[in-house]
This record gives sequence, structure tokens and C-alpha cells, in this order.
Amino acid sequence: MAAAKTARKSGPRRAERKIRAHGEESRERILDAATQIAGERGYDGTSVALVSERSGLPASSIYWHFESKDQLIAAVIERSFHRWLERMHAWVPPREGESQEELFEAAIRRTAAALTEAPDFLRLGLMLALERRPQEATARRMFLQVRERAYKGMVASYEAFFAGALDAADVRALATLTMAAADGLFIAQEVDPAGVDLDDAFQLLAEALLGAAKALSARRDRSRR
Amino acid sequence: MAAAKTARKSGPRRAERKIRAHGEESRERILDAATQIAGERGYDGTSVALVSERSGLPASSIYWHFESKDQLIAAVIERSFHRWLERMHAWVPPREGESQEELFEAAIRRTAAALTEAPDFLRLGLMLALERRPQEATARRMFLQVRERAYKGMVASYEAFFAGALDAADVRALATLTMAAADGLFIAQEVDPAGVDLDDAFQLLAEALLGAAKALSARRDRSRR
Amino acid sequence: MAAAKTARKSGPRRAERKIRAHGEESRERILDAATQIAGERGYDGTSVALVSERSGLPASSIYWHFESKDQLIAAVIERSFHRWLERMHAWVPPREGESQEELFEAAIRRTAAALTEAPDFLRLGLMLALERRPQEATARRMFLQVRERAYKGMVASYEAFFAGALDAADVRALATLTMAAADGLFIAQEVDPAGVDLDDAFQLLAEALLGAAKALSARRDRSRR
Amino acid sequence: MAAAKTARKSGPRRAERKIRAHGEESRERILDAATQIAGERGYDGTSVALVSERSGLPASSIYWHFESKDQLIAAVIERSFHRWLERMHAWVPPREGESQEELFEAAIRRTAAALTEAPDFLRLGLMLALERRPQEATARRMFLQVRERAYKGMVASYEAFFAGALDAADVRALATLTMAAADGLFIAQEVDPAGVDLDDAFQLLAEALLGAAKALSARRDRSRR
DNA sequence: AATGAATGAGGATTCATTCAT
DNA sequence: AATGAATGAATCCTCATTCAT
Repeated sequence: MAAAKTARKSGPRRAERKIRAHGEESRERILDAATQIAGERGYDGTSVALVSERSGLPASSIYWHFESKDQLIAAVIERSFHRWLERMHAWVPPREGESQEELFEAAIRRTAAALTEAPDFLRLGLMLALERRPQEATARRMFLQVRERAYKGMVASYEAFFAGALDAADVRALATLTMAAADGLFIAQEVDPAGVDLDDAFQLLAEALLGAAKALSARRDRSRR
Repeated sequence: MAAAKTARKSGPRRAERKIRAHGEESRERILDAATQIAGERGYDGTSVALVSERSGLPASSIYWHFESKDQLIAAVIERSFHRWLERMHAWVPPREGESQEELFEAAIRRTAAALTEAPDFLRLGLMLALERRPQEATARRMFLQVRERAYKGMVASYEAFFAGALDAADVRALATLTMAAADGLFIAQEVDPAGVDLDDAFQLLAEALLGAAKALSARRDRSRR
Repeated sequence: MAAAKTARKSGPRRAERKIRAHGEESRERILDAATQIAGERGYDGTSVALVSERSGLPASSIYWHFESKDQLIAAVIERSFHRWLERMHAWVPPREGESQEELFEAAIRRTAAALTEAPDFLRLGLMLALERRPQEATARRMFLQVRERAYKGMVASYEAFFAGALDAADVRALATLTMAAADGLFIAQEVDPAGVDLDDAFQLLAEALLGAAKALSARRDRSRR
Repeated sequence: MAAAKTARKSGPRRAERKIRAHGEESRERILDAATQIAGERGYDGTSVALVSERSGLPASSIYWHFESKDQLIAAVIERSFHRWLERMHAWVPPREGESQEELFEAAIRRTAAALTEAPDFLRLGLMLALERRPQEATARRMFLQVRERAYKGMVASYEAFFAGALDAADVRALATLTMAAADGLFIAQEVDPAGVDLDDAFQLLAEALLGAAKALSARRDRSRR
């Protein structure tokens, strides 16, 4: 490759597309390219040269917008997360007049939707989460931060569902299990899309969690007596 | 990876440690180093130079023992898996005279033990599973193969537990959910060891799965009628 | 310079410090930063980006004030030299009623003071003087010019001291030796501040030079006979 | 330039000169090239690419022989110093039947010879000595170390010359001054080869030092009384 | 049963400089 | 009187791999 950079110098002077863009636009172009690539190939697979090629901006321009590759990936994660959050909010109309159980199952379905809505983001994030490198951890930290927020949101909604029945520790345990199962199902489906039906699996998960909640409150009653 | 890494190669190797090992021993040394590094840093983070340094053998010797980096990582996974299997067998004495539920919870506890027994193996495997690169897939395939075997084993034991109550599809769904939750809990604990108590979480998972099983068989009864 | 340097540029500059300074002030800020950095790291070590960061002004502003990096460094040298000259004049009150020898030693002490007064200037200048690169020689030329002036001044005052005793060539030889020793002592003290006492060393230098002067005039007498 | 690497790929396969050299030979080739370049252009001017080009070995091979550019330059300094030391020893036949003063002047002449014998080495070393970079200081340290050895040697021979007349501190002061003057004269001659006659200057320096020695021992007598 | 030496391709990042606004 | 954005060339260095010995 070697000369396949930027926009191909073709023929004489190539003052063709020196857009002198509005900055923010270039930044977005870079983030778009990086999001795409990082989703496909992970942190290490996302070379600055590739992002440069795909975004149409020279590598040095990437470094004008981002301090380092690590920070670029962190920005990718941040933006993806915010977009995903927005879509989540748009998706879920507040429903009324439903039973507790129906409400809960709806919440779980929402989680399922969340997974299918942001596969690249989650895949990249989980890969980073599993890594244990000493340095260059900004991107990883960003994902964990963002994940923490999602977890807190889940705990809050569970507290509403199980008010009275479960105490704070139980709710957290249930939320942790939910998140774990969601992550795991995501992976299962990534690995073998044909082998898992996410809708069915989350339906089953909802029932499992309700069963677990019952067991927890029963345990609680027993210990209280 | 940029500059100034953790590791330092130091020019022409000093002839310090010419152990002239007996072949198999060198191979093991290389695998040990590679296992350690790959567990920490994933596929891309595992450079041949690093493995060379950590094992004390020159890079060319690694290529004498393994065809390529990809095959090396595949071998790492294979060996880790076999060791893990051995430990699993040694660990779990067949218990008798227990109730169905107790037996089931014991099985789940075994799964929990499996996670804590081979963290590097699982961490690396999950990272590979999440990756989406076209070439160099030997290592990834190896993990998925190994994982498939584990899944089959789980299905087999679930069939024994839920014989009569659930049909094959339900058992598979339950096993899939179990595996997903296990993977997810593993990740949760890797990310924040203090935030998750694996014993408690798997206890809760067992109750959740029993709840799900009940729901499944109820559904089945309903549809049969 | 490789990666991960001391300094960090941080993407699109935050608009924090838009002082809208009055031109001359910005120029001074840039010169201050460049003086500091060039004193520490030499010509090549003084990157425009570093100067930008340390001065708080964007790199493009540096190019508004200076034609090129080379001219910037030349300006650094020029300004440093003038400041140093000023301080020198302020420092040295003309003394009267002293013996020849006392006057000479006072002159040498002045030279010593000159060194300690402008270490960055001298350090950078000597570094430039030692370099041998063809292009970008403005800064270097500027230093040598300035140095020539200092040398001429020294020759003039030596001519006064040794009027009658030495001829022009001898005086120049003595001045050359003085300057060389001063440069060398400066380096010695930069390299190991604890190892050299500049006052003592210059005291000794004064005595050495007087000895040399005596030898020179003796030689001259001999050759005249 | 870009493609002007290694040995020019000309025409078809270029298996022409894959010397598979004896290692040590390649190392020397690299050091030769680096010595030449560093002498001309200093530390920063010595790019790995240039050394690669001049030595005929690819850049990556340079990194097989040396850990980093910094260590390469350090090795350059070390080798240059040792070669210089050898030449110094060869140069100076032990003379007998001369007066103290003649012996001393001979020693100084030896120092002069030393300068003209290793100009590149000294120039590079002094440049490094003047720098104040935080990192990458191996080369600099190496020069200072080597310089220290030269200083010790000088002190030892001065102790022989001035045994009885001067005490240890005085000898050190004299040696420091000698070295400083030598460095300074070297610089003066680098800057303006026509302006300095090294032989004359060192002759004068010898007389100056003898004068200084006399002054020192007179001072000592005075203070002893 | 190894290994010293080499290598081309590519890695991230910094360089001095430009120019439209 | 500036500056945000960009850029091509160069920086040091690491990569997986090869091959003669």
C-alpha cells in the first residue's frame, strides 16, 4: 500500500479537496471511522493509519483532534454510549396499567433491545474490560465509567419494582446478575448468531430473575423470623 | 503499542542462560510465558518478542516449536483447557443422597469453581470470542471448540436433572442462560473484584435457574393442554 | 524524540486564555518560553509545539511573530545577549586607585559574573556553536556575532592593561585563552555544579593569565634582543 | 526520499547482498555510520533512518544490535573514547632527561594532540554535556563518565609533576582549569579554525598553568607561615 | 534441538509550516 | 493582531517472520 493515503495524489497538484472543514465536522468524520473500525477489529486492530484512510484525513490531523489513539477510542466509547442512551430513552414509552410482572418483563425486554442497539460499542467495551494492560487505559476506564452509570440506572428501576419485597443489597445482587446475563447472552449471540434467540433468552431471563427475587424475599422472611 | 513499553529487549542476547533444554521443557517455558501474557493483554498484546523475553528463549526458538504466533496462542488455549478440565475432575467428588435441588446447586457451584480456577484461560478466550478479524482464527476456533464441549457437558447434566420436566429445547435454553450468566459474572468480577461475591452470585443464579425451569415447565404444561 | 514526551498538547485548544494581548506582549511570552526551553534542550529540542504550550499561544501565532523556528531562536539569542549586556554594565562600577593587578583581577571577576548571569544564553549558544549543520544557521550566526563583540571588548580592555608590555598579537592570544577558559569553566560547572567553585577557579585563572603575560613579554624581550 | 532505503530494490528479486554478516561486523558498520553522522550533526541530527542508509542495514537491524538510539549514541561515544585512549598511549613515548618544565609542557602538548585527534567525539560529547533533557540520557552519562576518567588521569600526572609543591586540592584545581581551557580552545577552534593556532595556544596555556602553580604554592607558603 | 542475525512492513506520534478566516 | 485547522514528511521503534548455521 504505502502510497494509498489520504486522497490519492493524482496527476499534478491536488488542491482538489482541501476542505478546511469546520473542525467539528472533521472530528465527527474521524470518530465515525474509528467507531466503525474499532467495532470490527478491537483496540489493537484500530490503527491510526486505517482511521486516517477511512476518514479521509491525514494521520496528523487525527492528532490535532485527539491527544492519542487511546483518547480517540475513549471518545468513540463516550459518543457511542451517549447516542445509545438517547435511543434508549426514545424507545421506551412509559406504560401504565400493567401488572408488576408485566412491567418487569418490559424492563428486561428493554435491556435486550439495548444490546441489539449497540453491538459494536458493547463488543469493543467488553474486550477492553477484559484486558489487563498496565498503560493506555483511558478507553477502558471510559467504558467502565459508562457501564457504571448503566448499572446505577438499572438498580434504580429495580428498586421501584421490588420496593418492599427486597432490600438494597438484594436489589444490587439482582441487578448484577441481570447485567452479567445480558453481557453473557450478548457474547453468546456474537459467537453464534444462529444458536441464540435473544428474545426467547431474555424472556427466560425475566422469569429466572423473578424466581430469584422470590427466593431472596423468602430467605429474607426466614431470617427475619 | 508505541514506545517505551514494559519490556526491554537488550540487543544481542548475552549467552547467560544456555540451558540446552530437552525440547519439551523449552516448549513448556514458552507456553508458560505466552499463557501469562495472553491472559493479561489479549491476542494482539502478546508479541513474540515479549514471549521470548519472558520465557528466556530467543524468538526464533519460538518458531521452532510453533508454526506461527496464531498457533502458539491456540496451543496456549488448548493446554489451559486441558489443565482446567483435569482440575475440574479432581475437584468434584460425586455426591450421593442429595435432593434434586441440592444436586443442582452443587452443579452450579461447580461452574463457579470452574471460573475461579482458570481466569486467564477464560479471559483470553472471551477476548478472542469477541474479536472479529478474518485471518488468524486458529486460536479463536480452538476456544470456541473447547467452549462447545463444556456446553455439551452442561446440557448432558441438565438433561439428567430435569428429565421429565423439560424437553431438549428447554434444557438447551437453560444451559445457554447458565453459560451466559457465568461468563457475565466472570467479567463482572474481573472488572471489579470487590463488587461481586461469586459464591453469593452463583447461589442466586441457581435459584434463578430453578425459577426459570419451573416457568418453562408450566408454560409447557399450558401449551400441552 | 519518540513518544510520550514531557509535554502534552491537548487536542483542540480550549478557549481559556484569550488575552488578546497587545502584540508586543505575546512576542515576549513566546520569547520567554523559547528561551527557557532552548536553554534546556538546545536547538532541536526546542519544538514549536513545546514553545506554543509553554507560552500559552497557538503555534500559528508563533509564526505570526517570527518567520521561522530558526529566526525565533536567533531572536532568543539576540534578546538574551542584550539583557545580559545591560546587566553587565549595571553591575560593574568603574573602580579607581587600584593597582594594575587588582584591576586585572577585577576584570576577570567580571567575566566570571558574566557566566553566572546568563547561563541559558551561553549554554544554548555553545551548543549552537558546536553544531555543524549547513542550513538554518541564522541562530548560530547570531551567537557567533555576539560572541565576537564580547571578544573585541575583552581585547580592548586587555590592551589597556598590558599597554607597553604586550603587542597586539599577544593580547589577542591572551584574550582567546581567557575566553576559552571561561567557556570551559562554564561547561565544567554546568556538568557538575558541586565540582567547581567558580570564584576560586577564576581567581586561579587570573593568576594563570598574569603568569602567561609575564612569559609572553619575557619571550618578546628575548626575541627583541 | 522515502524509498532510498537499504540497498535499492532494483529490478526483480534482490537477493544480491544478503550478507548474513558475522554480527560483529554489522555492529561495527552501524557504529561507523553513527559516529560519522553524530560527529557532523549531533544527537538529534543523527536519525536512525540516516544511520540505516549510511550503514546499508535496515533500521530494524539497528535495533537488533542496539536497544535504542540513545544507547547507540552511547556506544558511539564509548568506542570513540577507547580508540582515542589507545591512540594517546601509542603517541606518547616516555621521555627522560628533561626538566620539570619541559616535562610539563610535553604533557600539555599531549592534551593538545588529544583534541585534534578526536574532534568529532569531543564535539558530540560537549553538545550532550550542555544539554539538560530530562530523559534519554544514557549517551550523555556515558560521555561524562568517560570524561571523568580522563580527568582522573590528568590529576594523576599532575600529582607527579607538582609533588611537594602543591597539595591535592590545588592539583585538582589546576587540572580542572586545564581541562576547561582545553575544552574552550577546542570550541574556539571549531568555531573559527583560522582564528586559533592550537599549538601556540597550548604553549601559552602551559606557561599560564605554571604561573598559576607558582601562585598557588606561594599562597600556600604564606598561609603556612 | 536450536539460535543469532536479519528484514520489510507497519506501529504511533511529532515535526515545522501553511493558510483561510 | 491573531488562530483553528490542517498537512506531508519524518520521527523512533516494534511487528511477525525467515534462514543459514
